[in-house]
Amino acid sequence: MSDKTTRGRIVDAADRLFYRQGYAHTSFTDIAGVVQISRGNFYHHFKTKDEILEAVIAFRLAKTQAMLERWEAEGKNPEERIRHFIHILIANWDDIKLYGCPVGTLSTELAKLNHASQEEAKRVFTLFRTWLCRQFADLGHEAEADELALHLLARSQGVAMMANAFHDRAFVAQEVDQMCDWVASYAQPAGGSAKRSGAAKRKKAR
Amino acid sequence: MSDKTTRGRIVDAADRLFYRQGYAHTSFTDIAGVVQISRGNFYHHFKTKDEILEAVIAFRLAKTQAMLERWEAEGKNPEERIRHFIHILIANWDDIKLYGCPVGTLSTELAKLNHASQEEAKRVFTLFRTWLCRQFADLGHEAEADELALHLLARSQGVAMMANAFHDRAFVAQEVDQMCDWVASYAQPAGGSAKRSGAAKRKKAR
DNA sequence: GACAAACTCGGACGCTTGTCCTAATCAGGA
DNA sequence: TCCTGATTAGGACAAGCGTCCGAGTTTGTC
Repeated sequence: MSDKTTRGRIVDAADRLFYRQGYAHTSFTDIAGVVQISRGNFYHHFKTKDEILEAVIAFRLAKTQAMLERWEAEGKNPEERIRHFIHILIANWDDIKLYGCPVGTLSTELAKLNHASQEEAKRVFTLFRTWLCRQFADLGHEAEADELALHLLARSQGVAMMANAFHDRAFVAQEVDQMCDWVASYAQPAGGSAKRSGAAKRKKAR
Repeated sequence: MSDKTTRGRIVDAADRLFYRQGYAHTSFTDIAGVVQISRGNFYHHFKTKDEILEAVIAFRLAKTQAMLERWEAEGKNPEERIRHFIHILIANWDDIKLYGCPVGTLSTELAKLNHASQEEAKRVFTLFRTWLCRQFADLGHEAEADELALHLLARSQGVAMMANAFHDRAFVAQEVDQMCDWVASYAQPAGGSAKRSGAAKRKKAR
């Protein structure tokens, strides 16, 4: 929940509805119904539907940022922090099964609408990417940190997609385990030279 | 292209538009504009918009089926066939960058709309899944063939998602290479017993 | 050339959409 | 108590939507 003001409640409801029904398919009437205000009242808080979307994206960015900072504080080491990320797939299983990943689905929808805010929406991805990147760097893999971050982001997105399509919880659990093992293989002292060939590394990366 | 009849041209245009703009955001007027027919003419070929969607999904199922059969015929062995699958990411790079994966994006959109045809749309995924499953079985990994198929499907979906979000062609190429190597590791005689423990196998699967 | 069927057109329909206006209500300070 | 600005309700508005109709045109068959 963002806050108790009317504006906050609108953003809150829009956030949920955009996630569950998609942006294009969510109307002012839908949001008004949830917030329990008249449709005309919107104009006082937001001039256009696009403005609501902007507010929702800003809200999500803030929420995500806060979550990442929480993980940063709670996790004892980078590996544990990354595991926090991977486990969203299980923590949010119920929603993901029904509506997919909120970040990915909004991003693709806005790309198709060629919407002005699409770049802003993708910044949520970037938030995760740079955070993961720093974790991998802290693990001592600075050179390839961004590559690893993107790899993990892609895998979790793919798993979320399959979860939404096939509703197979066992598969998600298994993939989560695999990803955690994969991270662990980068967390160990790794008993090798700091610099390995890209090809050799890539092999390990799987 | 499905065929030269008006109905065929409607399905063809709708297929492309649904992919590029999304189903909800594509109107009869949009399709009519592309096909160059009057809006009223639709009613003779399709009673409702949902019927067009059904036809588009049937069209995609047929196209996919045909493509899989082509791969089956062209590929000399299962490994090469699976590589065909992986390389869609490169072959369709231009479209994926802009609109994402056609299978995944339609599937998630219909899930959010809670549309009657959502299960039918997901059958395209199932087509790939069972085809990949058979390839892995042919490689001698029957017991875990479906698990491997789903894993590869997830990874390619994730990469498509990242391609759409970040437009990073080098990343896609690298992930494609990784996936091909991963498949190769299952194609080799594997110099071991036919039956390995699930845990050990899973380790290798990454 | 006549006839029926298939096809196409232009527009009407009822509805929902995002947007916007006006008037009523509320809250708080002077 | 009065005044002011913030907030709200209710509805008007044009545009776009999916749907559907009636009247033409084309096509193929005999």
